[in-house]
Amino acid sequence: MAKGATIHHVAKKAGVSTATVSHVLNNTRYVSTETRELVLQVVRELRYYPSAVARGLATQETKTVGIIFSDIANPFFTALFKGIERELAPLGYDLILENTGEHPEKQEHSLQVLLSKQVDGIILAPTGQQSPILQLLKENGTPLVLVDRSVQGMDLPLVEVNNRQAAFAATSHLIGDGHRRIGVILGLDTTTDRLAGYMQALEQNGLPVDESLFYRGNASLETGCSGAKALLAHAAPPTAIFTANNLMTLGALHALRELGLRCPEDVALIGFDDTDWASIFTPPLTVVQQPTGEIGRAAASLLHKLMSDKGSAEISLRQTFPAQLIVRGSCSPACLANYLKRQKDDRLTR
Amino acid sequence: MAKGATIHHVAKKAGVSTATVSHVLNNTRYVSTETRELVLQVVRELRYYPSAVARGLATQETKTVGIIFSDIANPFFTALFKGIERELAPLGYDLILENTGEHPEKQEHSLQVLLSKQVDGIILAPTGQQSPILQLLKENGTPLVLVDRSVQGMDLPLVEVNNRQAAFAATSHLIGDGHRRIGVILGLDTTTDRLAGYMQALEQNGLPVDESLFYRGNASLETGCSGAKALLAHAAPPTAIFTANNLMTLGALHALRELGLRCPEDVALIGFDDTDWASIFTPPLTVVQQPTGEIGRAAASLLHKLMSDKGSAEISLRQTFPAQLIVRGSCSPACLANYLKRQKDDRLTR
DNA sequence: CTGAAAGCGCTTACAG
DNA sequence: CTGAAAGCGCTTACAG
Repeated sequence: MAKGATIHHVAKKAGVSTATVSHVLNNTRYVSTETRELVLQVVRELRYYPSAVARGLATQETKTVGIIFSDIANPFFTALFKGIERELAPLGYDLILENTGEHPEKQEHSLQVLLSKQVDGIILAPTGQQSPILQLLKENGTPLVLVDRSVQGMDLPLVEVNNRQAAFAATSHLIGDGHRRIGVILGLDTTTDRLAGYMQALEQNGLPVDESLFYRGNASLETGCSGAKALLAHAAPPTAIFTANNLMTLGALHALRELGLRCPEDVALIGFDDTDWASIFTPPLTVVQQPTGEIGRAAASLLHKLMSDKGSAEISLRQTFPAQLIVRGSCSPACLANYLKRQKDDRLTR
Repeated sequence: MAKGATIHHVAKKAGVSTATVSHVLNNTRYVSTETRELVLQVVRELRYYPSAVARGLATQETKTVGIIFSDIANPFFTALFKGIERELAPLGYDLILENTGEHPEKQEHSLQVLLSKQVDGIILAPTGQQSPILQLLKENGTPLVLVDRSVQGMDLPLVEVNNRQAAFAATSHLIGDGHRRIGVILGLDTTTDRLAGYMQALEQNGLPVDESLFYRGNASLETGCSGAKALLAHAAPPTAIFTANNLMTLGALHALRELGLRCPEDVALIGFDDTDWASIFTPPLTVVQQPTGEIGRAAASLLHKLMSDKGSAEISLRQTFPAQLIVRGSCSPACLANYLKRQKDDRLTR
């Protein structure tokens, strides 16, 4: 660093003041055509690129927004990132991405980094609960919007899918296919509403809630795998499983493969989130799909309003998008027929 | 911005100079235990977090490295990111990620952003050729390492997989299975060596090179899809296809599905890069696998050496990692048997 | 053991 | 139409 030309170098070489250089570069006050051209010429000759850090210190604006995700390898988050980028890049914002790996302490560190780097705003997919820095950020009015997940006990702007409706749709679909014992594999966050939707579907259909059919872990392939194994080792195993995120769906698929079980013949599967490969998988995966790109754009757009300090009165601080059920092949009624047959066989052999 | 406490506030409240505050925070000169504790106490009370931008301006070091990828949705790059992060995070570096979408102009913009943000170093997976800012970065000695791809006409530190060997292994495997007409779907970058490996395998086995079996596009699902379709519409279609990156493999798979073709019965497929779902796909995908995490770590480690300004003599500026062939089910010799049978059928019906 | 002050590279009222 | 100078929030020789 420090090797490049500074504004002083160009001012000196052009025979003008640094104020003038600054003004032509930022188009911030009138400068005669000739001096303007001259300055621009020198800028080119010297290959001068203004220091964003000096500018940031002077203006107290960095034109960058920080993004904190729990898992950058999750396609859901990369799609979210693209949505955010699509909205903010044209507005001249740079994005700095922090990856927490679902560790609350790492998230706390990331928030601190963004705070000290003086980002203009933050988009956070939180993991864990309230925290000192989050509290500080809120108090000092740093524009911040939550995405995908909420933080218990903190009222912050939030944009997310309608988790309850999505889980309700998925579970209802399974019930419609005749399933009565439905396993759920859940992550840490986002859990409450998804579980509520699941239960609502059961209740609405007069089915009992059996908590031994719940498996909780974190949103990962490993959890999906061990969760499916655990559920299928149940004395009265579920005939269908609802996996509450795409990584867990993949994990459950790995488990089925290991166990030598077929889907949907032996067990039906319905996933949360779509992926590029879901439609050509064997079987094609039935999923409940989030409008991920839209969610990202909405979060970015909301953040932008907050950063622009528009009268907060008209801004809706909580946005919910509907999910869509995409029926493919992973949970045909076949599995139930199979299950009933199995039960009959069991009875006969006894 | 500007709402938080500054170093002056804590200095004043603690009754010391800003120098002292700075020194206790950075552990950079001796401070008596009592003043130290007092300062720390005030820091906590005021919830003071130093401004990284002011610090950056003063020290000419930002403790952040910039990363430029062409496609953040590509699992290869997210794995690379994780490798980099794993190496650099413990060293106290923050990462800022730029996404170019394979657009050279966007890359140029990203480089400029990183330059003006005064990052301490850059890791770049380049798309496109030489550029003014890249040239400037090189001249002014900004630590920069290329990853995955090289830049024509510029000698820059680079860590990548052994593309030629990888493509050679993939193609040889196909030839070993009896294939004689092998299609290749190629991206824009990385192409030369992969094609060279492909050709080397053909030549070494005395097979002719047929350029009508090459399909070029960019590294995307769409290219893989249209490429497979085009190749299979060939008058004398290939019996096997080598897709030069994971997104293109997925695209080719989509094409097969659309065309109602089976793999490997109708056409064999071998891909570049492994994915989480490849092993449980139907058929399980045979691929040539890069040690992606290692590549990321190596690039990060090399960059760190460059940033630490260690005697450049001992640093090896070009590192190559071997790829590994993982044989699964997508290119069994079955396809050739099938192909021969088809030819026979054709002959009979004529 | 600690402080006063210059300096990092910009922006921006204040003057003229 | 343009310049001199203060200030953004830190760090760090220089003194004592």
